[in-house]
Amino acid sequence: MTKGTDTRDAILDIALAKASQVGLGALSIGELAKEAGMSKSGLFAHFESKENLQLEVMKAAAQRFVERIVTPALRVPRGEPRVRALFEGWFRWAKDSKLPGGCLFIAAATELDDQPGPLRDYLVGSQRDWLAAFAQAAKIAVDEKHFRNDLDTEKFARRVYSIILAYHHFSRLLHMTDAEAQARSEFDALLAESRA
Amino acid sequence: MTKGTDTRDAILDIALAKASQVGLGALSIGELAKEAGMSKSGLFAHFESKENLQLEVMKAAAQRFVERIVTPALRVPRGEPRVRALFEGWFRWAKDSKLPGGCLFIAAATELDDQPGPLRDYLVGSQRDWLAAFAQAAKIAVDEKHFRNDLDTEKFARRVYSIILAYHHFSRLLHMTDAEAQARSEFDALLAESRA
DNA sequence: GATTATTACGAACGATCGTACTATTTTGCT
DNA sequence: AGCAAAATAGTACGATCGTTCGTAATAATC
Repeated sequence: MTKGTDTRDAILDIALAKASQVGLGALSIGELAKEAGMSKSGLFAHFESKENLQLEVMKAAAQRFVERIVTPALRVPRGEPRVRALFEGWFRWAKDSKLPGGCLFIAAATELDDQPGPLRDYLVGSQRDWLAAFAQAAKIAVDEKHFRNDLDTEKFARRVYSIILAYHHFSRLLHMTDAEAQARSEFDALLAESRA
Repeated sequence: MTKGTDTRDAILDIALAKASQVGLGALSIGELAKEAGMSKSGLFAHFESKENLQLEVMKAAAQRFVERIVTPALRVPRGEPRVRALFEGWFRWAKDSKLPGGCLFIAAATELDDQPGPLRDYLVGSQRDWLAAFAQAAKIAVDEKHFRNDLDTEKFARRVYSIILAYHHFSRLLHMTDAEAQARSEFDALLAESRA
């Protein structure tokens, strides 16, 4: 009972790292088995299909995201501090995380945006949830009089997302060393113009 | 002499469309051959390897981008009008283009950012060139007194890129219908704060 | 410690992958 | 029309793909 989920989690760890680098579609069961030090069929038995494996990888990523970013931020005071904590966590996620290939969701976004199916559906759902959660945090900041009363909180969330996307692009692809400072200054500017 | 390049171009057309949807790595020679209505070996003979085929696909995309966006914009008056034309062209490229899967470069960015090699090298080079070209157009707008004297033109180019990235994400993945209007208003705001 | 689930392995499947050859067809040129 | 060259097809290769199945090993339960 316990051994099963242990190795399953270990497999997902490896798969998560791999998927962040080469993409969900390029995951190979044989290769994963080799890296996990087990047989192909033994690994396969934990997931009924490759598509399901990919789905579980995404679910594992989402779970970690919530554990490491969302939940801790809920212990931070409501309003701007929490918004800041969410951004910092998000940024850290895209920067270090344990994923050598950066944010899996960003990678999966361009990979899946034209491929209908449960994978895409799950990604879209989790993205919508996350955007809504961030917008909600901004809305709380409005209620707390930290942010302007007429702030469009959903637009705010999208703009923060756009900062993260740009950071990811310029940092990971172009290796721009000032990408992080750039992103932070963009976020600070956005905060400044959002304040009451 | 002429037949060869014709079919080669036709192959690249198909490959370009496919790659924009499923990614460069998921291109398959056999499947391409089927879609092109020719034999696998016949298609393969036009490229010495799969990696070279992928490279040629990216080169073809870059060539089209220059033909359809950069060159036409050079016939537009220097300064802000040209910057605007570049943005409009870029936006149109990411929106319609003939690529059913959206901008190939954005898709390739997340796919290749962790995979060293000639493919990544070419992508990085072309991205740097394009960013520099856009920044240069902004610099001209400064010289023409359209834009503020102290405008950081490279930062300007990065911010425009970030608008495009966000549009691509929200439009293609989340199917947000107001993504286009959002992007345009962001760009207008950026223009407004850049003016002299 | 014996019994029973659970988990992992090994082998094999049909399919497809990229690539290498040789042969055949088609093209461009004189 | 005939000839050389270029382009395409055909076949086969080793490898790897995802998946299935029967069996061996290991873990949990009594």
